[in-house]
Amino acid sequence: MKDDTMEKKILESAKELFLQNGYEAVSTTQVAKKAGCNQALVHYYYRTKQKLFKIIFQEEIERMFMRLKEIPQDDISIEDFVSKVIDTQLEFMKENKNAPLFLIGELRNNPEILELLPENMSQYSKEILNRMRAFIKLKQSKGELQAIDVEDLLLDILSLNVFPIMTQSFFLKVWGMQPQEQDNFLERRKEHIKKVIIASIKA
Amino acid sequence: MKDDTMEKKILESAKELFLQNGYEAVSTTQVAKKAGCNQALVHYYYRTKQKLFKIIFQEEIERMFMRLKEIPQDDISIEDFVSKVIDTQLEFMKENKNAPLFLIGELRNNPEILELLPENMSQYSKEILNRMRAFIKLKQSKGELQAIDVEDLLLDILSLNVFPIMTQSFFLKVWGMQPQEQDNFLERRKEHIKKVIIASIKA
DNA sequence: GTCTATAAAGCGATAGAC
DNA sequence: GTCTATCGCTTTATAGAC
Repeated sequence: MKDDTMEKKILESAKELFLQNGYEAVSTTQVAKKAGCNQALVHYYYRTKQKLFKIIFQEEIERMFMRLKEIPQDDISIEDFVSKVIDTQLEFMKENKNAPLFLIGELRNNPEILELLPENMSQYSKEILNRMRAFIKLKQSKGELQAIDVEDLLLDILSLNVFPIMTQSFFLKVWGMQPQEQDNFLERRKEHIKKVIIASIKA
Repeated sequence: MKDDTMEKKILESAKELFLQNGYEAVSTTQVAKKAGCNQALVHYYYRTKQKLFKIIFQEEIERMFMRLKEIPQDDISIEDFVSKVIDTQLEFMKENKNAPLFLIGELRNNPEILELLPENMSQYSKEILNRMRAFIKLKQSKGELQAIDVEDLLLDILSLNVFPIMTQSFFLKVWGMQPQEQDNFLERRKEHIKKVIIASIKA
């Protein structure tokens, strides 16, 4: 509801549908219906379904990387560092539960879309890695951390944070959890993940 | 090529296509073309696209759980236990790189398909958890392990194993890896993951 | 800017010939 | 068992009225 022009409403509707169901499963007619207008208007504003999708995909991937970039830089304890990184990531994931699967799913076997990633993507990634590297170097000089491959560390954190969100509904079903427990599930895991990561890097 | 009847060829072609691109993105015409027959034949053998998909989906999820069930039961060291579990899982994932994203992707916001899971799914899951629980109890009685939530442990292992496979092409692109390094990537990570898991559970 | 109407193509599924 | 032909429907995209 950030903007009530039809152009924006169409974009927002498309975003919701694409994120939930993926590109192929969504028709411009559905988008129009959800936005409350005619199907032709979708094409009037965005010409093709592809172009509409491209806008959303790039926006989402940029949003996600912006958040991942938020790595604390001060000289804080290892516990606080890990805690902040994980809190930041998980907060984003909770508010955007569909984003990871959407992005990963659309990238699958879609090499054309790999080429369509923002050019600054590698730059973003390097920034994230360098900030983590800086912190690790600092703590290593004090003998508080092991030798660590930053790529491995980042991938560990992302794996532990993102995978459970993508598979939540599945495991809740399989393990027969109640809606009540579901809300606590991610909260409980957050603290658990912090422990796992810290145990894996401390000297 | 396990069987060269047309019926099997159609199923194999459909499996490959569905696993790579998902249900919505695949047409019965594509399946027929890949199998080397006419589109009508696909419907002759499997009646509807849905039924064809259902067979493949259930087969894949069963195959995956069969593998996950392979938890060592002897009184071996913690290192060997973790190592075996992770080796088994990762070997399967390597040979079935598309399976996890396929299954997770089709389950997304498809509650009908959640209902379509094998009824013995919960049973499988309980078996896996119980075997892990038995091992943990044993080692705890010797004071070698901490108090551990089995669900957390299983989810940790799965996350660390599966997420990198689903996102491999993405990170290889972002981090600018060469094809040469790619093959080593998962091998290197396998040992890394074992260390992370062991560090997180040892007393 | 928003609509109706429609063109062109592709889809899933069936009927019927061989 | 495999094919051609075809139906009915949906899809993307455009043209043109208002």
